[in-house]
Amino acid sequence: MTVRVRIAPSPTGNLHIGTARTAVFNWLFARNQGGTFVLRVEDTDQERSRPEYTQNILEGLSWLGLQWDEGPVFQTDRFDLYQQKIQDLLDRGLAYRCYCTPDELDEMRSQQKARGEAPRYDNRHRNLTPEQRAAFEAEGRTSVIRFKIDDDRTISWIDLVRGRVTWSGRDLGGDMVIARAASGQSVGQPLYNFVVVVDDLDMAMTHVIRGEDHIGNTPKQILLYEALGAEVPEFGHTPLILNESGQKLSKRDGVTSISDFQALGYTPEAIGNYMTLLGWSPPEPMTERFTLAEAAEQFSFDRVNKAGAKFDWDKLNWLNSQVLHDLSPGELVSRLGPVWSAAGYDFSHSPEAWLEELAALIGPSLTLLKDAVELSRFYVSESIDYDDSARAQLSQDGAVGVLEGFLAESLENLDAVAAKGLINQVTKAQGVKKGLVMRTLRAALMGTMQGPDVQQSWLLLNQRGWDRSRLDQARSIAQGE
RNA sequence: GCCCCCAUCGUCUAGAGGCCUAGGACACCUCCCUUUCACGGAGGCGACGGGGAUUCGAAUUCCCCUGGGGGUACCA
Repeated sequence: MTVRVRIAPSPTGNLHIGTARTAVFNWLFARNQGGTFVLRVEDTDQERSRPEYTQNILEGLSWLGLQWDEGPVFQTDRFDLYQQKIQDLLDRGLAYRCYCTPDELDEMRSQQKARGEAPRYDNRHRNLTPEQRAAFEAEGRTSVIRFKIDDDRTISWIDLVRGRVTWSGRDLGGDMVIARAASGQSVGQPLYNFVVVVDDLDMAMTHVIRGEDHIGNTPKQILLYEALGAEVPEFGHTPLILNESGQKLSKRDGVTSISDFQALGYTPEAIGNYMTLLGWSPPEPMTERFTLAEAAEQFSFDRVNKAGAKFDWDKLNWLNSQVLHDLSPGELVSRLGPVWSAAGYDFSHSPEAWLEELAALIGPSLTLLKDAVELSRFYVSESIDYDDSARAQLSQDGAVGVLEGFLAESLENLDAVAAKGLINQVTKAQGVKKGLVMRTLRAALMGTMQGPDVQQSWLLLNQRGWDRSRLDQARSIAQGE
């Protein structure tokens, strides 16, 4: 049987890292098995669902490289099917109308709590007579549809990551609501646990891979599969991504959506790699750094961890830096383009070869793409500002002489050898220590005492013809003008 | 409260009875490279929650405790 899995995000927010990680596991499994990965948008909550979130989710999955093979399928397009299935359950006596008001349910639950019992629906409307129903309707009450759950049932399945999991029917909270309230004989909006089953069935899902927070939904859904006369798919509940204090990562934890990570300068390669590592470990000869395609070749649920994993920025940052360091200069230039533009840097007239030299120079210093903003600022325009550390250096004894030594030379078409030669020449002619020359050169050319390699920077600036004016500018400062 | 799940360095993890004086990665520390900062290289620090049981032998199996997490909706 061909594997069919899905990612079923709800468009009530931007693509969350937890959802993305679930997508990763489904995608990896599908690719490993030569299966089909389906995207279904769970937008039955019309109050909270928004089209812009759907857009964000689709873009995020694409950005991560999690291409789906079918979909997106929208649940709001499928209400007829749900409606029909609910009617079927009603007709067969497996579901019924419950006329309880929210207030009555609240009252019931608080009494149960007061008695130290687990809050649950007491199935009070399970066996209403036609007269009782008519009376409630005459009162103008609306009704939800409840699916009968047998307290004495034991539900059990072999979880792909946890092994056998067993649940007792009585711990499921009583007969479950599968459709929201509606008046008369109409059926209200169908609810999550029901539509998931109808869809997974209709879309022929063979495996349901989702976060551990769904584990309690599984027994209810298994009962629904049985009621709908269907074979139950396999289930796998993956560990959760935890925040610093060990709780499920939520929107309140700050940066949690894929678009946030993208905006911060993370690469899809690093995010994909990291999400996979949070809960799965590659088999032996494989290292911790891999592409999703490489992980897919080796993926199996045996190696999915059971315990939740805390999100660690340090590790993500390291992975991102590794991805960036491995990019070719040309590739780095194309990724840096948008970052430079956003910073207002105009490199449109810069030759590609020069840009690649720049990328090669700053590449090893990058952790995030946006780090390039600070590191590139020395090469954007002819003149620069000089900070206190540079000014202090330029006021050192001998600095003026060093600068004049360089300015006396032609500085035409410098290459690495020529630059080195000039440094040695000036050092000797001025009778100063080489350290003074190097530091003064850095101060003059970069305007600060910390940053990219000064000799290579010099060559880059020389190609633009900007080195002389900076040396000149520095000399003015050194002379106290 | 009740139900379910989980438990190895600070963090992510390897480990499926002897290969474990517990391995790797990140972080941290030291040194090297480098007349800046990074990168890179070499070292170092650092963990099996507790108690029973099984066994010649347990991080690995079983039980209890403790701890943590998830769930408990007319959200998904």
